[in-house]
Amino acid sequence: MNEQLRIQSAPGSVAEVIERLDAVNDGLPKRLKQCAGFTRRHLHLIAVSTVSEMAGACDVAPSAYIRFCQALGFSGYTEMQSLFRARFTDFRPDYDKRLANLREEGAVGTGRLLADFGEAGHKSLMALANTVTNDGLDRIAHGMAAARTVHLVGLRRAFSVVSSMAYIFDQMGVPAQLHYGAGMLSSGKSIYQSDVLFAATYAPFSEETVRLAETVSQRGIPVYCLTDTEKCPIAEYALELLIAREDEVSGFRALNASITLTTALAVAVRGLSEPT
Amino acid sequence: MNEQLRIQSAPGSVAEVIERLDAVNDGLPKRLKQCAGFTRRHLHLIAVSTVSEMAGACDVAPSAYIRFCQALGFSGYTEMQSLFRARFTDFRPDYDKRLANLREEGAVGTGRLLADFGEAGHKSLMALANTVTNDGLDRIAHGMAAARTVHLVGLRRAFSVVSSMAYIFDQMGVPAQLHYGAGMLSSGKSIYQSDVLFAATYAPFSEETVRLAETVSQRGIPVYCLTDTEKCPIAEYALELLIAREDEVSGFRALNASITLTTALAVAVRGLSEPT
DNA sequence: GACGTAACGGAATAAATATTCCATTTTGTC
DNA sequence: GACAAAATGGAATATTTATTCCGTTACGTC
Repeated sequence: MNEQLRIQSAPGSVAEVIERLDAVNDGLPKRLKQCAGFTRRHLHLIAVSTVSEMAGACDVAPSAYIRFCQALGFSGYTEMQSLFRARFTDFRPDYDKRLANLREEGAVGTGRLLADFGEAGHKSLMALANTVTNDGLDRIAHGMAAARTVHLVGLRRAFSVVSSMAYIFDQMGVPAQLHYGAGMLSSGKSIYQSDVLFAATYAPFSEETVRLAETVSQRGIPVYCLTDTEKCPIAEYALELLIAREDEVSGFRALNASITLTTALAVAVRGLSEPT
Repeated sequence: MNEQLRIQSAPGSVAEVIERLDAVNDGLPKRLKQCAGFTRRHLHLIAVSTVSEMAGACDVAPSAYIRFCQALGFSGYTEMQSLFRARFTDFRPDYDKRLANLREEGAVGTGRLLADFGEAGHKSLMALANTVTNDGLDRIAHGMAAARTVHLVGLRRAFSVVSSMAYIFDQMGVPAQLHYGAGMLSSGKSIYQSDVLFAATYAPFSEETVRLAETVSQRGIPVYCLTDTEKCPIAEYALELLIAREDEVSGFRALNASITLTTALAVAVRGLSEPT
């Protein structure tokens, strides 16, 4: 069976790796299935780990892990790893040059850009699974479900994230309020003791959002925070911190990880708040 | 001077590395300064690169790069690299626990939900690459770049999508206007002949969005549409149709494909619109 | 329960990578 | 411009890491 698994061409992208994992999984022997299981959930580790480390994590001999790589169509671990490293290694020119390059690449086509963002999306989602602790997410979901009203705040880039949460909450009958506008933000007077605040902000952090979180937390109201780095100033006020790091394409980021995280969270709240 | 640079203890975190880079930089010889310059801007590459690669990128001999690591207080490149790899590897101790949780918790649990949405995200992104034609996307990008103002409309679920576009356009100086509120929508009087309209709506389609698209297109203004099925009523008015189908988890959808598509589109427009 | 086939793990080998060493060049000082 | 001190690059070496090979074990079939 080993030889039948051998596929001519190696996957050329993360998406293809995932596809091939699915395609091949059923016919895989026990140990290789172990590899597939762990690897699938920890794809991002490949770039920074040795075979022995990956094999160890899968509880499998190094040689077995190499057979696994080959079953996926790679020549060995090195080839597979270089695919995952390529994304990082793709040396990026500095900020000032970035937009100029973008224009040149524009000649290559908008489709290229879409492919890049798609790839970045896969990467962001992979990292997400490993940076977020289930317990923390669960505690937030419970806190929100118990609250009288969930207040949502996020400006600039974070606004689409909280507005999508607001929509889901609204749809589901979870009491929630989306805050916009500088005026409303500063006071936070409409936020009561039995409420909670969910604040989203990414570096460079929005001052208004930070200030609101500070004010509210000083009144003893639980604050949950979604951001992209531990350095977020809300971290010290927040009861729970969620970190969603987005992969970038020539300096720009889509919001895959954040949107996925908040959607899952909103749906979880809905599951808790109505013990029907 | 070499020996004076040697500092007893190695940096223990990325932040410390940056601090030490700053502290030490002035007294550094030419080649090591080159290393410091590049490395500071590309810290993330260390985790996935070999010494020769980093040295090459700094235009320096590998041995010089190692001296650079030592000047920072590390014993060599290996020690420095392991610090940057730890970032990815840190959460590893509990990987088997987490995996077990994911499997056993089964139907319930917030973590399970996140895993499911992550999975759905991967699938949505893969499907996106197959359904969107590059030419269509390219034509839209050109149309938007040529327009006086890009008008964005989307309600309910689609609102976060267009609002994220609005943010990117704003950041980049592409003239764009985001429409909200039923009142404004119905008339579309602020939309002029040299403008374009980008309308997003998912089944069941928002009446206001559809009506606005109809009105505007009858005045001969180009309408581009983002939706999730060919059955969208705007399809017959639209100059171009983009379809982003989102995978669902127990009836709910995150917006991975849509956000990725519109982010790529917005960045593409930016690349075209200012040939400075 | 014996046979043939596939899978496995560990030891041996091959390849890549980091590190040290040293001859040569550069830099700064008088 | 000569001297000393420091820095540099490349070659030699040491170490780590990937890969192959093969004897042994498990598996399915008759």
